[in-house]
Amino acid sequence: MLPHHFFKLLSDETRLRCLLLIARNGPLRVFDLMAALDESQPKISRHLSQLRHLGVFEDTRHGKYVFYNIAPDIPGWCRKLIDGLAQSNCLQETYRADSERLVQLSVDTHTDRAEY
Amino acid sequence: MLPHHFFKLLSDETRLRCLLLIARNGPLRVFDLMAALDESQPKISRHLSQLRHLGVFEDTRHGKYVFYNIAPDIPGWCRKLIDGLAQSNCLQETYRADSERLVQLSVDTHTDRAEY
DNA sequence: TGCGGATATCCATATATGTGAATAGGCATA
DNA sequence: TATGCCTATTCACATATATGGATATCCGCA
Repeated sequence: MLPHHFFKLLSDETRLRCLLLIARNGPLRVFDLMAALDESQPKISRHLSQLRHLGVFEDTRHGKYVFYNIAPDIPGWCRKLIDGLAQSNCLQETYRADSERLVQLSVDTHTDRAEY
Repeated sequence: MLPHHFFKLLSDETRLRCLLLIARNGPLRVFDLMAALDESQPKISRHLSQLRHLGVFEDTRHGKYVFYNIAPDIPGWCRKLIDGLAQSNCLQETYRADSERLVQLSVDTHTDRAEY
């Protein structure tokens, strides 16, 4: 994976928000990300697809849900960069709202992603 | 500066190569970057302009030359990311060639950028 | 003041990218 | 097997971006 290809992935706010949420919360469903970002299903799915095709994400199906997670075999510089982002305070306002909607989803649906 | 705007700057290989060269070698002229990347003058100038407009670079004129450098007031997460890139080994092959052409320029012109 | 080198910008164009709406595919459950 | 939820993909379109070539601007120097 070439650095500028990786950065192009991060250059879209939707993809960056997905990456940050997953980097901080672990594997998430398309379902979760739709609620957290408050965006349409095709939009989320397409962006996740791009992250998967370049090898940043891996997807795993559990029943009717598909979980996305950071691929375990990404290059070291790539991992470091993601970890650095996850620990930084950039995207603060936007991310807090995303995170709140993610928590609210668990409350509303009375479910826990860990069940799967 | 929003993170995804910064990443969009890094998503172009030309801009990334310029950033890496300057992060590792200090301020460089458009003149130097043209030689190092072996690219046309308008192309280099336009990309530097983008980096400057978003506040990643600052430019200083010394006589007929314009030096570009990393702006001193970029956010902390931004600085960390650039430093991390500069120290990483990604872009290895491409960068080595750029770096060699940069050195060769000093030899050919019998000049040292530090003179300015 | 005129010239030449260094840099910035404009123009036109080809290509890439993001998006909504619609549709298709996959999986559990009845 | 039929239904419904979850996810992926296709289509059409508007917008953004990168690029080469030409041109304009800025500066030092003769």
